[in-house]
Amino acid sequence: MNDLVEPSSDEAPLSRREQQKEEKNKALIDAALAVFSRVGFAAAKMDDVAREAGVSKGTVYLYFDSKEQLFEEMVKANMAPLMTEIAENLARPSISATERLKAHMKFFYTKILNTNRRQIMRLIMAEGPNFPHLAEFYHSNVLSRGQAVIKAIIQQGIDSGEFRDLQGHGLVQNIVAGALVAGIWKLVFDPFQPLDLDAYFDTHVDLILNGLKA
Amino acid sequence: MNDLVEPSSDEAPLSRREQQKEEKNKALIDAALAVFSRVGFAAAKMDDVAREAGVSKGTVYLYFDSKEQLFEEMVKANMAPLMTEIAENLARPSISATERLKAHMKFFYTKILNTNRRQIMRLIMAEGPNFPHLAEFYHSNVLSRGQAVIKAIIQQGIDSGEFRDLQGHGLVQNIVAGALVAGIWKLVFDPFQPLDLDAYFDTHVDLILNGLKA
DNA sequence: ATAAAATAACTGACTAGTCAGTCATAATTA
DNA sequence: TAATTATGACTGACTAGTCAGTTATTTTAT
Repeated sequence: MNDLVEPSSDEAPLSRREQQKEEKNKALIDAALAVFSRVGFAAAKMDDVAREAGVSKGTVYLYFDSKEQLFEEMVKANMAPLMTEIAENLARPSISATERLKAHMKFFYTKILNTNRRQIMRLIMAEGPNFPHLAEFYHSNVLSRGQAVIKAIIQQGIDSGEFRDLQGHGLVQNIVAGALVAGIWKLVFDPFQPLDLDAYFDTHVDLILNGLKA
Repeated sequence: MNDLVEPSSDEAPLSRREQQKEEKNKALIDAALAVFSRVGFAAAKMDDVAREAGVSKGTVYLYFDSKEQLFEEMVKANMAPLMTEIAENLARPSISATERLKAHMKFFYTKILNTNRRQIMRLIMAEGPNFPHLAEFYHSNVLSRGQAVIKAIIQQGIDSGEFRDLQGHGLVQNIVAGALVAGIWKLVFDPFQPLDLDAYFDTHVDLILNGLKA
């Protein structure tokens, strides 16, 4: 369940076989992201994942037990690197809360919305109810941590007098909401009404900081 | 494409047959919403839709040409009643922009988020990329209209001096974002971290109105 | 070194099952 | 009775997952 940390890869010499294995694992994860993003979980074909990874179908099953497992591992693999970065944002040198919030939101935009990780965000929304495991994983490993950072920043802002103390239920979700919507918009409605992420980001920050201002 | 208006149902006498037909049509649409919401488009079985509507599988095909068509009609049927209401919100007696914005947001929460229409919202996000038709339909019939209302309200607020004039790109999306996120949260993460929609609404309104305040 | 033996990784044809859509037959309504 | 509407068994295309056999790599023996 919580196998996010590699089993301490203490300088294994990494034989040719092991190296190839790791490469293939990565290729499969990447292919899975591409295929699942394209058509969703149910419509995705293992054959397509295999082909896209340059491997036969049987091989996929040497690396993953089932389609479900592949899906879950794909999400986890793509989220893991993010989580350490979030942790770093929590323990931050003391700049103003305003600047910290800006920086954290920038992080969100550049590390998720502007990468194909936003596809994962969408997949979680789409498939979450059918994968309670995964929704819970995502909630406790990504959302909870992100919330903790923002809560800490807000508290700092209240203490320093930068922000007013609105103890609202779901304040954090409201603060981040604009970013989520931008990600979804890009994926679904951009062809009909394009969204400029940079300009959108500015609006988002402006609106939220003003909303929080003391 | 734009068959949103019934072919002017000007007091048809409505024979027994026609009546039953209409009932079955509605039953099928309702069943479709339930089944598609539960498992998504690809995994939904026409057999299940039929059973849930109290009808045999063959009958479904007397009413709809294909699974795709059923899906699209289901979305349209559920959205149509909303659209007239949105139109009414556009031409509103002149209360303050602040109150109007509050009212419109309340409308959003009570007419979408708190009903199973939020399932449709989620389905659009999940399946939109695979149904460009539908995404476009939704965009031009629901989103565009909703945007128009909010834009009008903001303009009124700027004119009256209630709101500052932040001409941000994507301002409307940012304003509504909190509501969308609430809907998704309820559907995906509520089991792990429940959200009280009423309290959340207050936070949302508070944050946004403050963000807009002159 | 080199070859032979052992092992690990890979392949793709195959199975068992699923499901959208059809159609011959039955029931209902006019 | 004739016309319309409904049924559900059936078909055929499709796919997750398997496994007997093949190929590549590593180890051991000479």
